Amino acid sequence: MLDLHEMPGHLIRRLHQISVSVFAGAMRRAGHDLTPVQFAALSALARNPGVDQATLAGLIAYDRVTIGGVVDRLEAKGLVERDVSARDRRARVLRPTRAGEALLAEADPVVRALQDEILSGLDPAERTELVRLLRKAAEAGNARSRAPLQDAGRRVGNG
Amino acid sequence: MLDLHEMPGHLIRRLHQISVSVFAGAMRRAGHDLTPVQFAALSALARNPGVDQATLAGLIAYDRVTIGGVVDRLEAKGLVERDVSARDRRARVLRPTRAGEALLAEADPVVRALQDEILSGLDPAERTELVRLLRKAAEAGNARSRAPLQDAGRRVGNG
DNA sequence: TACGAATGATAAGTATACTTGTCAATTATC
DNA sequence: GATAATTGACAAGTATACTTATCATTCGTA
Repeated sequence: MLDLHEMPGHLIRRLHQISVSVFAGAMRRAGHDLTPVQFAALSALARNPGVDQATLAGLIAYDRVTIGGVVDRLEAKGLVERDVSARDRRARVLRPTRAGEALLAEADPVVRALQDEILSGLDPAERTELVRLLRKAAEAGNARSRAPLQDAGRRVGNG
Repeated sequence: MLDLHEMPGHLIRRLHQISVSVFAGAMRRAGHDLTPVQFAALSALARNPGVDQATLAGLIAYDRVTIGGVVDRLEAKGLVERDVSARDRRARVLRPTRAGEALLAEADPVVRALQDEILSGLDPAERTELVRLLRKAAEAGNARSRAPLQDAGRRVGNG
């Protein structure tokens, strides 16, 4: 009989909660104010400046509506600029500000370092194996998510 | 250089999102209206009737305040009863109603079955290994979480 | 080029998941 | 037995993360 604490869904949720908590702690210690989603969005925008919100959502596998709120907060903090696209007046073109680039440069090494802390209970070989399995499972389950990862070129729509 | 899509934190979040989505889909197909948290709470209460909210939170590794809202909704749906404790008038004693027990009996096999769907991309050996690694990582990271799992007897406090 | 379909964004609503703060009740201590 | 510390619950606020619906704009097509 499978106990709740042996179910993949429950374990994934717990590890996610630990991950978010570790992220928040490391960021606070580093003196920055960025959530995991905000970091992911800023990081993706630095690599793909000028994309619109829907494309950004697809790049990091988030829901479009959620990204709207995330960008609101990044804009309020002066980390991201949002302009109406010249080509498509429905779209908001996004790019990091100077301050956004600067914060990202400082936060990036912190985020990389904290990844090991999330998996502090595993030895290096186990970490590698876990990441491999997570990638495989996430890739296979991508279509099952309400916010699938999307190739930069192709739009599939997730509403 | 570690890409965002290779970071454990990001992968865990994506798998969590897939997990929640699979859960919602399977529940909807089964004709039930239970979220993952609500199922976990109801399931824990069936095994531990009469506990208070803080103890319930510790049993399934959730934040106390979050559980308050979850129990609100379970109570509104008539699945859980909440009474003032005779021994400690600060505490609300929780137990599933008849309807709660009945719904749990129907939902339980659905939830067990959906666990494989979450990891549809992995073969059985990989699933076993992933669950082992998740358990190990979650156990080690428990103290790092804002809502640690707690033994039924001991209270450590998480505020 | 008119028109329906599709798309980008937002609005409103629900459900976690956390924060800090407050209050009441209980327990521990002197 | 008074007082301090703790505990259980709730309130208010923030941030995801989703739902459905609406609106404006654009695109595809006849």
